[in-house]
Amino acid sequence: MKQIINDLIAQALLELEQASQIPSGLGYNIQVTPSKDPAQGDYASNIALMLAKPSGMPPRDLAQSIVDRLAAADSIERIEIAGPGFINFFVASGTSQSIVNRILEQADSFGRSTLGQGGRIQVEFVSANPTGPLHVGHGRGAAYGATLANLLQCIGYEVQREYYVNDAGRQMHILGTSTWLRYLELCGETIEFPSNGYQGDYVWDIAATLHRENGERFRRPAEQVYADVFEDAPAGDKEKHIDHLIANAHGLLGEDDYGIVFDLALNTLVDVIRNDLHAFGVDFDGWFSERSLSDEGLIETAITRLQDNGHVYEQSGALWFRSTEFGDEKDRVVRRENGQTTYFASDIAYHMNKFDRGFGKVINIWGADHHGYIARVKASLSALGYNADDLEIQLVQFANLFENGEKISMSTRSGEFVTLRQLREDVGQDAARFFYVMRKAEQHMDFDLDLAREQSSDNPVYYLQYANARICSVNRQCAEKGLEISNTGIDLSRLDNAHEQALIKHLSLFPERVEAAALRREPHLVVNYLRELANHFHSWYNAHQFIVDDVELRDARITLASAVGQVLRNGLNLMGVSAPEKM
RNA sequence: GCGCUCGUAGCUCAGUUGGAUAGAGUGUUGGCCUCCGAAGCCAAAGGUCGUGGGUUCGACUCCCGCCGAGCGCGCCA
Repeated sequence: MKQIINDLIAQALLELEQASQIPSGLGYNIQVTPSKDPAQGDYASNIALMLAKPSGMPPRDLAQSIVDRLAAADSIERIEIAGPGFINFFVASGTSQSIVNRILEQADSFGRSTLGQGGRIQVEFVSANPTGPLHVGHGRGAAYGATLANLLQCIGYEVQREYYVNDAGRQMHILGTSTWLRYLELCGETIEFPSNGYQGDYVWDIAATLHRENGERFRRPAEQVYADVFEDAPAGDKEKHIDHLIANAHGLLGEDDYGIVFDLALNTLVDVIRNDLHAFGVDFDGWFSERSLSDEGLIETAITRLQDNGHVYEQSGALWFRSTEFGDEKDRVVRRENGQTTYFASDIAYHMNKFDRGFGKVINIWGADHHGYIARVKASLSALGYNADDLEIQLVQFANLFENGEKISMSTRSGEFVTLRQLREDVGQDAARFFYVMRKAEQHMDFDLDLAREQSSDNPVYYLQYANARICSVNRQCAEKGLEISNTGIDLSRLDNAHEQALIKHLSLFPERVEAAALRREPHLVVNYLRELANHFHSWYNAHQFIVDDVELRDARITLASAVGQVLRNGLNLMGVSAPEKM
């Protein structure tokens, strides 16, 4: 419909140009938008306002000239000029109703499109360090990423969902050593647990597994463990303290045994994370190991490529990437003075690898605290000869958690956090998924845990599910009464009251809203759409009876209700939210 | 200090990329079940869109200054 109006206007403008009533070559962009107020028709265009100045005509006069040239169309009943010069289009009743049949024919695939043309696109999200279970702070990225991936798939992209596992680096060694220290405690050694170690209970669990499977094989006397170790905070330095403990763990266990402890901790936590995400309805196609980058020499390859392109220099013993040349605020070290490559070097290799895998577009979903990192990663891609615009970073702001009216801070290190699993058990899967995506990702969000728990029956998600349940209930009652709703020959023109017209119009907007949500990377647009749809439905439901004696009217109304249910389910499905038939 | 993301109703947030009278939910106040599910509907009240300028037919939207919030500025990951 929008396209039809668009074409009509384009044709009219062309004629005006040819008749020299407006100058040619204005380079306009015709906008046709659905109207909010039924008094302003079904669709409106502001074209006359936009062209008023360049064509030197008063907007209303120009609008009249355009309207005079508009070709007649069966689907358009009436055209009006209103306000400062808007052109309002009233769609003929009967034409819009056909959308109802289309929805029922296409069923689950209504809303899908081929816009993406099978282009390969990667969405990398969550990617939390495997140093502990996921907490509620990770939930937003998980829900956002999963929904965005669904949306992109829905409009025709081939999507790969990836989790980057940070299984290298100091944080993981702190975890491995923390596990070993807990294990020593289980063996009966007296350990003063480091203030900078991972203190969560899950570390005990891993230590217990280590003990069960290996007995006292890794036991070493506490004196040796603490030999020559710098004093812990507050009197000493907690960073030096833990680094020395890690070094001693290496020395006392030897590389092979240390590796066993380390890998057990790593693998256990990756499993925990994978299971938690799966239970949250979030599944990945790939789990990419950071360690594999160095194992396969990709980091060296990346650095060499940067060197060959002349973007690397040496200074005070370290190797630097000249990222300032590509807009970064300062140059960055890729290889330290001690010969070790940096985390950033791994990231360069990782992103090089992403594009070498053939993705046309790569989307990274990062927590807002990583924003300072964007410039350097993009710089590295440019330096390697890729188009940095093919990498898109979507930042997700943190959700501030409130409990008992107080903000709670979360720290994986201290073991103080609410896990994603706990949240799901508290408020339910549907409410949790819905809550996370109902707000724009860049918006700072306050998450009131008490409210989520106690008022879960007030959660907006139930508003949508309730609409669907009502529709299912009506269908059940028809079946009980032995009323058959025929599938063919239904006279949809009986759907002529204001509620029905508004509802039908709204149904027709679903595909374009899904498209907009995917292209703008804003899943919350789908939430808003569904809320509006449910609102239209509930209003209609309250104002009119569906199961009436007039068979034609009954058939028409129940058919419309079925279409609404279908769209609700399609939308909820994109967000990983269920649509129960009863609740 | 510099940078990123923000600031809209008492509270939590939308606002279709510059359009018509700034909208929902929640909370407050009224009304609606002898009728398909009241987890619903209808109505009222609630606003200097942080603030001061600028751009134009038109600004919550774009530009600049200021105020305020969160986050980031390592040879950590």
